[in-house]
Amino acid sequence: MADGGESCGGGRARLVSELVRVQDLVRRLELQLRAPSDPASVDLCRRLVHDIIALTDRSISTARSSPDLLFPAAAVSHQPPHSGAPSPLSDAGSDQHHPFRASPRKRKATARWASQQVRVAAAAGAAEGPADDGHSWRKYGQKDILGAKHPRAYYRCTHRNSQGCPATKQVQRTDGDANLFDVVYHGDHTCRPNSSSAAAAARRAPPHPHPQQQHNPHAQAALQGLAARLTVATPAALPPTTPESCPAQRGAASPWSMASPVGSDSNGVSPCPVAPGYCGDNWGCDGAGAGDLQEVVSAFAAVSSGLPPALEDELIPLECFGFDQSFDMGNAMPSFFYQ
DNA sequence: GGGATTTGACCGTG
DNA sequence: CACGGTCAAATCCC
Repeated sequence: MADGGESCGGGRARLVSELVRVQDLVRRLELQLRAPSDPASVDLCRRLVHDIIALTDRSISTARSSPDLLFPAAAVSHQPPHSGAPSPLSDAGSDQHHPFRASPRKRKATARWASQQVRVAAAAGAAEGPADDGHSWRKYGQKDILGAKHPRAYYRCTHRNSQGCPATKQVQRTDGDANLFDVVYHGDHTCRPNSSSAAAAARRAPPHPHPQQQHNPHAQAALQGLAARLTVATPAALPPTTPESCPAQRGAASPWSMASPVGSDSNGVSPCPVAPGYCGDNWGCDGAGAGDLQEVVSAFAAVSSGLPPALEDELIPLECFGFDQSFDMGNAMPSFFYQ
């Protein structure tokens, strides 16, 4: 990592600064939720915001009071999404505001598909990509991209043939940080959850009793995705978090189920596509709103990636907030990242 | 044997 | 014509 040699003190200062920034962003997010159209989702988001703020408060206090909190090597990717580091995906995102349309066979990106770009961290050493996103993907191609150090991998939903699911995604390791991946989702999942992949996902994340997961799949997926960001961006030596370590959610899926290195079949990364046109409602994907949201998540990812286990534990409780790992992420979370 | 991955070729767009 | 997205045969893996 480029900044791996950062001193402890500098790292801590940065951590604090990042957390403060994240908190500020979250508060802005809260402000954005004040023009709701869906009370249920807004409820959830407010709750999330409240918890995140409390969490960051605690983290900041912890960081300030524990000088030896950070190890130098813990400073991972400090790569804000808009830091100027050119991403080969950036151009793909440039026309992502265009309305979805069924594309001809090729050139989805230029065919103005609705898409969502997400920057996802993977566990260190993960060769293929970031963590599973609960969907089952099948790789159908890989290309060397001009100006990019790493090839871009193309995935489509495993159920494309059986169910005609049009969802696809592109995964590309960022140039700057080998642990960060740019993921672009295209299309929406139309496959049914009772498929083999859903079964696999269920194995990773058993069903939850939490009733609010029924309220608004979009909001829940969004929150889930945020939780994923919080846990994904960790180095390989993840603490073996178990449901027992999460008092509010014993017996539930560990968040690490989404953070595990992807060495398996599931090349998944994070979330999945959102129905086009979802942008522009109370999630505020347009204008500064989307940028803020993405900043929130990216900043959290950057921060959490630099946390020692002690603080990672501080972050884990997002899972304890009651968000279900098993709900369909394929419908909402990317609305946070809709570009 | 079936499903997933790899990889070179093909094709559309700019 | 270059580039990027997809196809499809070959290969791998369980």
